[in-house]
Amino acid sequence: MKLKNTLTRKIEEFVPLREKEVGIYLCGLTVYDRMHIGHIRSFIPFDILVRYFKYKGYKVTFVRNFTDVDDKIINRALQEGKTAQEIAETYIKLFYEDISHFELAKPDFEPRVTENIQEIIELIQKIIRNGYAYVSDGDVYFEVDKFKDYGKLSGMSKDDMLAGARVEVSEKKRNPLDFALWKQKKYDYEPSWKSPWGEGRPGWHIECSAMSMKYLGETFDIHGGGQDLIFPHHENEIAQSESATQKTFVRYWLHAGHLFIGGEKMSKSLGNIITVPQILNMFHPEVLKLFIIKSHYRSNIEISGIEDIKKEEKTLVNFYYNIEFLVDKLKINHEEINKVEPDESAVSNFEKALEEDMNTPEAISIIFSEYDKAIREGSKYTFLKFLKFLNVASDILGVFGRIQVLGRTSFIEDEIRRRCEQKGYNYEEICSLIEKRNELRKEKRFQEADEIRRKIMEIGIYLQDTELGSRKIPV
RNA sequence: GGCGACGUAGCCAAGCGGACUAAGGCAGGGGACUGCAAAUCCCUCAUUCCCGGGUUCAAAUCCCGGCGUCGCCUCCA
Repeated sequence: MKLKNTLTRKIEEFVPLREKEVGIYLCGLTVYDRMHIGHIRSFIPFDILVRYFKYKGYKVTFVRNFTDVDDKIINRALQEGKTAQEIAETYIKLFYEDISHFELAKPDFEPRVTENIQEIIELIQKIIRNGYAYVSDGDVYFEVDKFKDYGKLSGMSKDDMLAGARVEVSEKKRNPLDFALWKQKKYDYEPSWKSPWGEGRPGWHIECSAMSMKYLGETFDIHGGGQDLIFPHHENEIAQSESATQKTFVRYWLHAGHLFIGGEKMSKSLGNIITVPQILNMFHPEVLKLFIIKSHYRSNIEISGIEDIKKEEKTLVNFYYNIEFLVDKLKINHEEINKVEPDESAVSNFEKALEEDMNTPEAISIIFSEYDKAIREGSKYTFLKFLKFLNVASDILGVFGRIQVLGRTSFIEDEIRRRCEQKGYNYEEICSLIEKRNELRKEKRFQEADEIRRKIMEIGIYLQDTELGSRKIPV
């Protein structure tokens, strides 16, 4: 497996610390608001990475945190007249609800800041003891000038950072670039804990150092997140962790590109977000997944309009429709699929694509080439081999696997039902209407039959008459 | 100002010096099938990879110089 390491700026062969084992830490969310599809975008590549390692027989330890203590949570709580804890709980709950639709690999650990205060305090003490941090009026700051490698991840020198001149200046700090490890409590409404430096709470960044090392060790394999976390978040994590342990913190840093909308980065501060419930109202979650996966994980994805995403729905509909048609036509069942082996070259090409720094667009094109071959040839054996391959590929990518005969729910069926529901029809009602149309067609009363098709079309279902009868296509 | 990314068909998007007369998806065109039909099948759809130089037997791929988009340097996935 080759991966682009942000630290070295190179695509490197991944060699795990311990053979056939891999530790992965993914920066989760600060829970002060509902998640949007940009978050999903950055989670998906890591989901595929985890699945792929498992598929390859690795023992994977996957950690994804919740940052549940933070200024933004406190501010939100203040606005809504609630406690910070209530805000965090609310959004953690909504997070689980939102993310469940996307069927991402479940982390082995989901630590929260509030449950790791002791670990954080101990880590800060260690950093102070090693001479990299200082106490200043109840706050603790990391002293950037003491850590000679500061800037190695983002590729910036301290002078460069200062040139930006947008750092928070404070007389409590020795250098404007110094950042807080611990913040003294100032107001009653702030959540706080006792510490050797007085009542207070952890600064941003330190929690990820403490929690990742707790579950994965002082040095671990992979740490990931969105590109925007490179600086300052991940840069600071490195500084803190390495000055505490004097060891390499993370061996491979992976960063996912962002989602753009109308030429601007999707972000809460710009207010141009599409939330998960909004997108689910329009599309099946798999549509968004495909939209995301068809671009490389490091590239930014521009959404110029909702039609961009709609195109992927069309792709999925065509794909699934044709497969299900052949499944029915060839009368294929689950047992038969399990009797064949997947096409060897298809699997090896597919793996090769993913091993090249997770080239999912390439992997998808391989699925389509195989699909073309299988559909076109129409022989049962070739098609069975394709389905078996699809079973493997879709387990890793998390798309193209919603086929009943593979033991999953059917995408087409889901979409038909969803369209009925949205327009206030019940599924059975539509089915009997289709029956009626078939009768009319037998009697060659085509005008009336076409009228029914037109009516059903208004729900977003097109009726395609085939040798196997009328089939429903979501449009 | 500093650091970095990118510029491939109408749109999205692979390509990591030689099987590129450039994958794959969506859209488009022609034909077949069909009572009709946006599904399916067959054919077609970039002589060319932002521009200009250079290196090489060989470049979309490497180097230099332009031009153009964008991100990070402040909270952010």
